Amino acid sequence: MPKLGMEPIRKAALVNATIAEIGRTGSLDVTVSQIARRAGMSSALAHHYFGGKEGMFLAAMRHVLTLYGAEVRGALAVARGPEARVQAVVHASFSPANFRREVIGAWLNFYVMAQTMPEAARLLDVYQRRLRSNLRHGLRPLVGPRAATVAEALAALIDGVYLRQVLVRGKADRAGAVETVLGVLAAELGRGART
Amino acid sequence: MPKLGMEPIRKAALVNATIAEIGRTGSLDVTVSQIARRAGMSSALAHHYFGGKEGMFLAAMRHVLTLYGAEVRGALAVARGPEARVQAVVHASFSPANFRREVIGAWLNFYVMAQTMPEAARLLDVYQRRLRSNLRHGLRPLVGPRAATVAEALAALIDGVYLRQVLVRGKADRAGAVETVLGVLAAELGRGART
DNA sequence: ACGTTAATTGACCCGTCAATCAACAAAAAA
DNA sequence: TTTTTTGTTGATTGACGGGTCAATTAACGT
Repeated sequence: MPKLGMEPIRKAALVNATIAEIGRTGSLDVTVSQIARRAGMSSALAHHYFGGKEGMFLAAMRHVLTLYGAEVRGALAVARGPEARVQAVVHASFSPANFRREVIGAWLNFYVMAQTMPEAARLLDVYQRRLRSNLRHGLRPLVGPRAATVAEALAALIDGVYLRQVLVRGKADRAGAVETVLGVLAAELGRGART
Repeated sequence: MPKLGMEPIRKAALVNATIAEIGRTGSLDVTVSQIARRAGMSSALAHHYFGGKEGMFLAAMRHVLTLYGAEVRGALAVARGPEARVQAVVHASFSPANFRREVIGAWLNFYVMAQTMPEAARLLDVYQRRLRSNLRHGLRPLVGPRAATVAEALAALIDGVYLRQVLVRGKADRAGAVETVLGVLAAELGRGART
């Protein structure tokens, strides 16, 4: 029963289903049919809208990156002062939306994609650049010329803490993640961190 | 022309070929035939020795982990004093052997495996535990009760820096990696880090 | 010599999957 | 009403990949 104006709805459904399936299986070893079935349509329609599996993967990646970007911008908008800006980035990175098992699994596989799909590599590169840039801006007034170095370290730390959650069974540990990163931040700011 | 005592040689060749192929394609999307061809034998023989693809992946993972473990032990053996111990772990983690593109790609995919293969998850867990434990022992005399927390952070940072190399085109940046981690260590030790 | 065992492979089976296509349904336009 | 555009799918195809097996070759022990 074809309704009109289905394209955006179907595309959105497919993108969500793609993320969900990648998260569920923990790998890129998902079939177009699985994704399409979860999104409530035939695999042929998925091909129709995205031209192929790769297109679906990239769309899913763009979507996750867009959500993350929005979350960061939102957090930065209400941050008062440089230190609050850095903390805002950290909190956004580990926000409930980005810290679901599905999404973590998806991220991991984006890195895998980046090894073979140039467009995926480009997208990840944009993410990393933005992350470092955001951190630098907050850090400059705090640590001056060391801002670039510290931003580099914090960015890597965020990714590392994120990666670590892959192995955690059950709910991922948001509070612990934030604490770890902020602990390093505190040390870099020259004050001793709390236990 | 069957020679005797081929088993260990063939197994070793297959393990190396597995790592090489995973590194080359950047994904687990490698066929048994590809691996076997690179190792100079038929795919049937690969199945004969490892029982299947999964067995080959796990063997490759064990091998990488073993090499890494040996490297760490070696570095620790000659380390004088607590701080040197921590630095030894860092240097070993980013040693030339572990920092080749192939191996980095392999590591990334081990995390992917861990999401579906319990044995892979177990192996990675052992690695992470050992890494944290080694760091803690070196850190205890330096930061006392904060050793556990700092070890956690350094371990995550090491993994994050490692992950980051996935996107670097060309040779991975060993010196920069070490510097980033040691910079954070210096900050945690309460001295200001160098630029 | 001779049977036993390790090494080794080509051919094959069975399943799967991405992609295509022809065809149909419904709404919009003419 | 006819035509066009958009939405939709079942069926099909062509390729490929993991795993199995029967059969072959050579070394070894006796």
